[in-house]
Amino acid sequence: MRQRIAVIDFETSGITPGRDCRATEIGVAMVEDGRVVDRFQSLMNAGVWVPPMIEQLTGISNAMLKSAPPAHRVMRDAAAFVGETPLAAHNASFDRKFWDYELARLGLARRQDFACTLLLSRRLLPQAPDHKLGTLTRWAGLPAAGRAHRALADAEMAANLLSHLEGTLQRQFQLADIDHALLCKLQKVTAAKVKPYLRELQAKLVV
DNA sequence: TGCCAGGCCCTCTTTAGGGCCTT
Repeated sequence: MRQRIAVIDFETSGITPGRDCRATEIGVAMVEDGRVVDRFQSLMNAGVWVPPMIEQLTGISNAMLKSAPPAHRVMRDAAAFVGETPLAAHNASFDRKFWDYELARLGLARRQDFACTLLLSRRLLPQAPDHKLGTLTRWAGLPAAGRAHRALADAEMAANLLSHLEGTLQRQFQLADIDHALLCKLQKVTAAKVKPYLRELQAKLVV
């Protein structure tokens, strides 16, 4: 895919954004032509407490966040880095709500859609043992990008997965011009109907 | 008072329930 896509990943202090639950780290992997061509990463201090279970999961401690730059400054920089670039994430419904919440605190609003590598892999890689980002990375033989559950490493793994999914579409359905809009359309087609949909699309392009 | 996600997918479904996935 020649088009640039910004693949983002948040580490957070919990599941639902709000007063007590905020982003603690953001990673952005800018992918183009199947390669990561640019990166953004920063811890951010939003003044929230990270529970021990999440400290252990991510390796991001409360002590690390004390010296991190403030969340509003990091998010402003991240928003400038992404600009109008189309977005993607693994389980995008999760990252989208934190992206929207953190931007809203700055008086900013998202204008582009999110493609979701979880929804796409459920449709295009049904034979995978499960659809966790780490499992898919190992199963597809994609490069490990660093410590799992850190924002940039996970963003790069999701970027690699996105390129792998694109390759699957090209090989199995001879679709050459895959863009972000097609991915967003594809993830809305139900899993059961995605293959007939792609064959129909392929036939239209061949004729 | 106490508790607190939510969207997607599958099936022993659709007047529902449980598992997956993210931190």
